Amino acid sequence: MTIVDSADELGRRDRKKLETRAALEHAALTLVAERGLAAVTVEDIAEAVDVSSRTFFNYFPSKEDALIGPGPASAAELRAKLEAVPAEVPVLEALRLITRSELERVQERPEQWMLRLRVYEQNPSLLPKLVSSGSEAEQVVMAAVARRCGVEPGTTGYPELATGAALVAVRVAMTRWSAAGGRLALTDLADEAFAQLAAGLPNP
Amino acid sequence: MTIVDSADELGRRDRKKLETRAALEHAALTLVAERGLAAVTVEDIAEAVDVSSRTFFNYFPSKEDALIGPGPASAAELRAKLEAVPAEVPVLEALRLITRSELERVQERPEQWMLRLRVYEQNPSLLPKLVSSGSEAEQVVMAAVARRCGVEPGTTGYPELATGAALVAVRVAMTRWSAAGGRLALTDLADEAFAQLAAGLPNP
DNA sequence: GCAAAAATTTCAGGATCTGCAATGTTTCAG
DNA sequence: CTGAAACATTGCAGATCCTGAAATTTTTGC
Repeated sequence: MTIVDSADELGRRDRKKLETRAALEHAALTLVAERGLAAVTVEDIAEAVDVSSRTFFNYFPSKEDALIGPGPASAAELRAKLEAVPAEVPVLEALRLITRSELERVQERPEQWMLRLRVYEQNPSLLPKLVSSGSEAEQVVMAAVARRCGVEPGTTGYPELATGAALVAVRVAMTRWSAAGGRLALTDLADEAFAQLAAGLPNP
Repeated sequence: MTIVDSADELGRRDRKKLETRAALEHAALTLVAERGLAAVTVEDIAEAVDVSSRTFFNYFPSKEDALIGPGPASAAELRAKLEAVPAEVPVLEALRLITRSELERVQERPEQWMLRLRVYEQNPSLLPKLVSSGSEAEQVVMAAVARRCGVEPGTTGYPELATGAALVAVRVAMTRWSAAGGRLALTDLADEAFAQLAAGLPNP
């Protein structure tokens, strides 16, 4: 019996919680992929997992949130990662580096994410949430970028612009990855997008 | 009696419709600015204008839509404008030009738009809709960019990236404009953002 | 005026989402 | 093993959102 338990050694309770959450996510994704967002009710999803619809709302604040998937690890983690990049590295390159690890996590679950991305394509009302602007994560990254540049946030617009552009690059990479059926490496696609940004988006 | 009526010569009916729509927009904006999005119901808005709540939904598909304001003129118009720009002009510059006229329209109604932008700041859940990705307008512009570059849409990601980056530039410009209380010209702020994009977002 | 067209209203109803209280489970200390 | 505390699930009531359809009122063109 080790003193420090491995991270995924959880009690029965938390294990069941994770199971239920995953089951709800999965049911939501497959049902919406089959029938479309509007034709799936929360009750349908809950029934597929055999829990009450009230329980669904204990896990997700809205139907859409069950489709969004895990966002970035945590705002604090993102911030730490960004601050770990040496100051000489240009901002855009730093942003590329910290998104890379997020995208690697996406790439590890191809089926799940391709399904998710297909759902997004077919239900464009979800698209704004794919990399949701205004999210806490974006705010934190933006603030860190501002600090890195020695700019007051909200004065030059540079941090907002760089962060926003990076999110667009991520979104484009994911969409292309989905369209290519996973035959291209997601990280390569992201690198390409970042390179185009760094080059000033010259005509191709 | 001229043969061609001026554009805003409308019958009483259409005039009233515009009035009602404007009144609903205004009521929605002021109420939400005062109390916050969650604390304002559709019934509140309808009551403030003295119409039934069902009528509200005849004008707007959702509560949020009453706050969003007039999007781009029309998708077809955007497309035409973009195609009117000579082919030698770089894509990003072309995008700057067509967004400029949209922003000029915003600048003409400063109070209304500053109010709107304040509401957006205070209710971040609306932010993704400020320049809504996935909207018809974005799709059309993206397709036009693809044509202009002679690229198949969805293969290189360039049109998506350029269009998305342009929208970020617009969003940043509007946010800064709002933060500056309108003391700076919105079009100048947008020009600045586009210049940073074209320069490849170098560290400031 | 009068009849057609259009806008508004009323009504019924499905769906989303939130508190709250009751009822099970899981955990942990003794 | 056992009881109590902690936590998860559930049912229920209710507010709000949004839609379709039919009834009613207003506007328009003649």
